[in-house]
Amino acid sequence: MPASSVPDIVVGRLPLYLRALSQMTTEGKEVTSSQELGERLGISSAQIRKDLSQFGEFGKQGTGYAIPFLADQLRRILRVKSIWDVALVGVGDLGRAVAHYAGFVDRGYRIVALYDNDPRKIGEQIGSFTIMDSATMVSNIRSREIHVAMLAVPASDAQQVSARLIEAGVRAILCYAPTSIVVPDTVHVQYIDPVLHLQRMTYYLG
Amino acid sequence: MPASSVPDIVVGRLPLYLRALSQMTTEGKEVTSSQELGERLGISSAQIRKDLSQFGEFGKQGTGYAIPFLADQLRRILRVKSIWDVALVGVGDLGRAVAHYAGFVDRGYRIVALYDNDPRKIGEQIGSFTIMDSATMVSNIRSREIHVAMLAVPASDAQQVSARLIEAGVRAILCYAPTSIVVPDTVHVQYIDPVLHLQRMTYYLG
DNA sequence: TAGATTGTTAATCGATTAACAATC
DNA sequence: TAGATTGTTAATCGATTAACAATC
Repeated sequence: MPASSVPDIVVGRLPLYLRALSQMTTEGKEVTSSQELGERLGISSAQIRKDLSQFGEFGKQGTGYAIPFLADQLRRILRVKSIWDVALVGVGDLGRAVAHYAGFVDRGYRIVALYDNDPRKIGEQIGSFTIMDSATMVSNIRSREIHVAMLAVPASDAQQVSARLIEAGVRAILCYAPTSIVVPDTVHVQYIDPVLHLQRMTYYLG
Repeated sequence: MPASSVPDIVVGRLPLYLRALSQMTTEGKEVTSSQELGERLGISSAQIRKDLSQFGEFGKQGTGYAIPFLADQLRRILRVKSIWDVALVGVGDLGRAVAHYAGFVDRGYRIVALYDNDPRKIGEQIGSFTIMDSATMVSNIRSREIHVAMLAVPASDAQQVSARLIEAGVRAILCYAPTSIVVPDTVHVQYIDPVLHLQRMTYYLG
């Protein structure tokens, strides 16, 4: 069932399916079809069926997919049935907003450590956590066995900080700094840079 | 030169190229090659050359690309030689952080209007702008001829608010709400949902 | 000139879609 | 049963890569 190698582009769509299914649940729906899901997401029904079939058979001919069951299977596949502890590095405006964001927990992630290198910020309380000195970051992350980190430092620091995160055992980095970082291929990186998205759209505006 | 129809996936890489070139400029570099650019970005040199060739001939055999020239061409292609006025709807924690973010202006975008529907927030000053009542949003955006918007409202409001933005003449929406919205195909939408990226990575973590 | 690197072509590779038998 | 929808196959479509002549 866990096909040896699923294309990453397929993996990238699973969270989208899960998000839509969660939304349907809050709407009180209990069953859906590949067609209905596809219309919501702007994806063809064939693609959704093909993607899901990489992992098993989750539907029933004639009726479609039971939403709670499929959502649960997707959580299992994406490994978010339990909650990942996440470290956040860089507590400027953006880092603060990320730290306050309430939408992580019910989707599998919980920020449990904040680091900054600004002496004026160290010791400050954000929610129920205290900003720690990033000098202690490597040993701290390692001893707590944190494997996921968010990077909200200036672009000029991103490469160096990511190297230290990796040294500490981090294997997945969500990078908010507007820069590309180079990591060993055992480590996963994803980027969030709003300007890239804006530029991609304004290309099309007369 | 402006090839009638360039694949969107190519358009999506241009901002990445521009970002890397800007970075090289701050490093004092003046010339680069498709190979060097590719190493920074984790993209093959052939792909970079192919992508650029969709828009013209910007390099010189034997020497590569003049960074200021290529960056300027990309800015022209992406339409960020002048600055786009942007409306921001929803001024919660996330919206505030977006409003404070200093990195938009030198990359082609400037937030010039903030809207919220919470009476306690309306009138509040954020930087040099005042939060306006979203009841006035449609006429306000239309009269100011704003064509780009960022959406930082709750997921449950995103569809309805985006409809009003479109009614006001907005043609590009950057959606921070964790939901998909349905828009006419004359309108462009891009999404930012950090959890999608995290889930895509934790799939691979044992 | 010799070395380097572009722009482009053709070949390869991979992803999406259409279609349908199976079956609920 | 009849209608609906899955899972899967084969066909199509599109994107990436390899290779190289052109040329700076």
